Amino acid sequence: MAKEITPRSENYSQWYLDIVKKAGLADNSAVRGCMVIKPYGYAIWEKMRDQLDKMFKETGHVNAYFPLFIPKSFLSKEAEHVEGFAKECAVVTHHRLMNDPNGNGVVVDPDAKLEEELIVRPTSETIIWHTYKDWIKSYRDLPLLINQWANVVRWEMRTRPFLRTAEFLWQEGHTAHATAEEAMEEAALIHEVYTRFAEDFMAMPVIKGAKSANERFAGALETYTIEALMQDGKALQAGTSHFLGQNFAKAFDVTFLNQQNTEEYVWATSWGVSTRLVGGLIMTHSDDEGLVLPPKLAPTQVVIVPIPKPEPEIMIAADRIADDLKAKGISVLIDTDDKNRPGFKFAEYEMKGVPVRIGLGKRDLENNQCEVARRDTKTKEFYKLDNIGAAVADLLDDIQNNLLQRAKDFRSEHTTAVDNMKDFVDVLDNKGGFVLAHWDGSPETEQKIKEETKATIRCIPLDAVEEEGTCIYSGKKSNKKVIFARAY
RNA sequence: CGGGGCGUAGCGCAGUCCGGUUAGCGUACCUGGUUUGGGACCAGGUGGUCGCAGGUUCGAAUCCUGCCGCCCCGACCA
Repeated sequence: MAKEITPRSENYSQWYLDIVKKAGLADNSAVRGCMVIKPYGYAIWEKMRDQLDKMFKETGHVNAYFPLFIPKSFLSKEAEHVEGFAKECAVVTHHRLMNDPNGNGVVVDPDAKLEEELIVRPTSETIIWHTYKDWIKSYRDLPLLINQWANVVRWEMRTRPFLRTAEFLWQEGHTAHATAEEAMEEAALIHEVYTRFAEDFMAMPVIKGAKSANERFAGALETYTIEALMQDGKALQAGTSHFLGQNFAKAFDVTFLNQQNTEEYVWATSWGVSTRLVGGLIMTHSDDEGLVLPPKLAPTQVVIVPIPKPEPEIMIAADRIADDLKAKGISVLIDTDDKNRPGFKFAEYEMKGVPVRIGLGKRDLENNQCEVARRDTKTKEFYKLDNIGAAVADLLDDIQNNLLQRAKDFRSEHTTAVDNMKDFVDVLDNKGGFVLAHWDGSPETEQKIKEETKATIRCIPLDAVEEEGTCIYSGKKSNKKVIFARAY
């Protein structure tokens, strides 16, 4: 065994780090808290990005790009917003280096101090709304539906590859609308796009809900979230869509003339998902043998391994199979390496999460067949070479569906309703997962529960059933259960 | 910012307590050969300023002082 992965049962956190490293997704970098996303990891992000980008465009959005740097004064214009981000900002103070007079390489040139310091964006609301002020004059300029793909920096104390890094890649949508209703619809629309993406492409079931006041985005009136459940029973906030009301319009004085020629502040939304999704993908499907990828996001969907090695006769047959698969829109890699033996390659491709592996040897050719192994169940079957393209296409669909179903089953098994604090703590400590409980709606109660149990309200589900009940902490009246969990 | 751990070959480590040949092992890599349907084997080889800077000593990976970095756990957060 050349490359061992720590079993999940032994140390889940180490297992996650092993997968990231050994599947070749990312490396630690020379910069604390920042990672190098390696080609294979980046390929997964590209698949996500391309699909999301397509979905944004289909819903009428266009891409643009705003600066990395934000003047410090911008950040302080929206009080809650600055409070939310001030503690984790990187600040640019100088614009030039010079040779150290003492001969120790380069040092910051003290004469090159910036008049106004620049903040490396932790998110772009402020600079975008500063810009929107110039772009929006009339109701005819609305709605303004813009997205940007960018990197942002949040100086986190504790980081983990993909799940939380000091610098990360994401998309941030920033829209402006004439009415509150329209902005709320936009926030809901994106919420729905994120849900569809998570379930249909990542095969990661999510709960759609609203954040409590404590967990809301800094500066938002309402934050919608999709919450996923990881295999270790912890929740992952996978995407958020915010209704910002007129907060940023007022902070940056963005107004428009409506059809009655009266001036109004515009209504705003913002929304984003990040490279954190890659972490969620890993922790939703992967196992002790390595990464497991849903076919729709796998950089390589099928790998063909010649057995025992790439000999001409086998390679010709492999090419023919690859052509059949490609004709069905399937991405295929033919392994042409003649150094390693098949067993080694099998383990490697399993580590990398390739959904389907086709083994092809002389014995198979004689029988007009190939050996097809699926990564999700680790089962193997012989397929006839006739019509292999269609058969594998069906198999990939089956794998995609199976992964979603498996994740849904896991979530159902790890979603527990409780009526009192004792059961609440018991479930958190011994079972994990989502815990449904009545809550009195007050930030104070939520805070107390968090302090005592480390569980937070992940969301107030949009489809929560109305029912009479009493808050598990305060005993006060409540009309629906909300979802608690310990979270990443 | 607290608590723990670690820095020796690309990777994983031993050696450090108790200073002493040419710094070692596994793996990876290169050569040659034998193998080949689930992580092959044999033989030969390449590769190191022992994290950095001082100090002690005839002699430092090893002892002393200072510094730097990284990882894990926690508080904070997407």
